[in-house]
Amino acid sequence: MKKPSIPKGTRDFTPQEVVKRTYITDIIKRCFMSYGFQPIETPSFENSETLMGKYGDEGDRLIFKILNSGDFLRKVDDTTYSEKDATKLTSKISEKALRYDLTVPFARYVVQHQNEITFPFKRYQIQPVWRADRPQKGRFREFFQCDADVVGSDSLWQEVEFVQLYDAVFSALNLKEVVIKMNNRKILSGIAEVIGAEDKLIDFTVALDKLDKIGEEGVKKEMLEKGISETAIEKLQPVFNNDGSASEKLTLLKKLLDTSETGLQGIKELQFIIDAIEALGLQSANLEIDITLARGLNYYTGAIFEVAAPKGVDMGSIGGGGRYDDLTGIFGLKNVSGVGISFGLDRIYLVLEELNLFPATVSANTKVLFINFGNKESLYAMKAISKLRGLDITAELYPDEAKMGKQMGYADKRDIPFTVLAGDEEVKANLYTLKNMKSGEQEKVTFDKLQNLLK
RNA sequence: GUGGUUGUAGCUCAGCUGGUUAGAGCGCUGGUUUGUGGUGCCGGAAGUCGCGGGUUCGAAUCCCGUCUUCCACCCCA
Repeated sequence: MKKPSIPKGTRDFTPQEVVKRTYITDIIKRCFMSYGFQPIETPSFENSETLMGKYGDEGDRLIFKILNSGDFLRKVDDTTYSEKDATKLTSKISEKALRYDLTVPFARYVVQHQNEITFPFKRYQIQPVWRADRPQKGRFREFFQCDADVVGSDSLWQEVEFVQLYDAVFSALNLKEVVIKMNNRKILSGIAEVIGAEDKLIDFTVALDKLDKIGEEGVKKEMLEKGISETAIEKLQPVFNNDGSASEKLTLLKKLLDTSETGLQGIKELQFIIDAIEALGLQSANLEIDITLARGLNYYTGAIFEVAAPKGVDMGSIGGGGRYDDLTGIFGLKNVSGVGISFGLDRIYLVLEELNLFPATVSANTKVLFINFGNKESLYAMKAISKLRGLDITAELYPDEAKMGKQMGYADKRDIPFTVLAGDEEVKANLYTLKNMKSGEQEKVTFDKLQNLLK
């Protein structure tokens, strides 16, 4: 018999893992709700046309397609079939696809429910998404995103709130010194404009984004390869030396972008957010301007966020987000601005694990195990167990009349802190012998005393 | 999608240049004065060596393919 297995990039979660994951999502949910976000859920798969073309070519490749039901090949005409063109064939044999992120389905949701929604609409959503990527550290083919977005407001106060929200969540998780990096798409457009590379915006930003990875020379080389002129790259020089304070960076940018209206607008937006956060303060996160931050999907138009784990932890970004002026436009609803952020649950988990930041109390364990001495004694035990459960004390009876050693061993292995021994003697006296598994001490007590000791 | 890496009992791994019934630790299980676990002692079960081909008298060990793992690129949470 072949051992069963799961597809690559997917995982089973043990009880301990689920408990820890719940700890994270509970905190995120609590923060989301306290900021006024409301939960929605969307289907795990969508019509292909909803997803395809929304994430770029790379994205299309990474979307899991679902085969049509029935005798789907019969409907393919012979020409398409013999051409062996995957893209063409796919559209004929697959009409549904697994959710790739939560933002596009949300945009679809907003358009579809526009008449029931009161704008601005703040929603959060915590669900799995799927990508046909090649797995590696912190990268899975099935993973969870925790998104909070607001649509229908252009106000920069939303951006300010999202910075606060990031800070609130990571502070509550006791994950200190995360770095919230912020940039603005308009600044990037502005830079491309003033150096005369507007038509190469995407190549330009993708290359710039790699600065901390491949260095200044690497970036310049890549830009040259992508056809960005040498004179243009020369004009970029100030950008490469951009490690001052926020205000220094902004001053530098203002000089560089003084001929670009778009660029200046971006600076103004960034300035607003920085000023507001400076006045309001953050608990434990650091907010930084990162001009090289370009990641993010093609639809971002304003602010771009990315959260990096504290220094010394080797992990990709643990959160990201931004402003998109016209996301719902692709589904026919114009002029609705949206801005949102996402938390990468699986990566946050890995970071907390690495830094040992899960509280010891994170466990949903049984408090007390009653030893099984036989049916008569078990009935006596069950009566007490029911009463304890009514008092919110998790209690259980060992189901079989096994040897004591085995029953104690079971409590031990499951880290159950107390056992109750109630045999013939106790039943007669209407008492319970409570044993503390850690100290080994035990005493014979009444039910009242028992419940008090277990509280 | 490109390049590399990994795969041996439930888990972590050993197994030299191919040579008889493939090992260890932990775990599991049974026993160790049958109302007591976490430490000791004794015994036991458990692997068609990821899968499929090939080379060879003979392969866990060499070759090819495939899947999986991890890593880099790409991209991203």
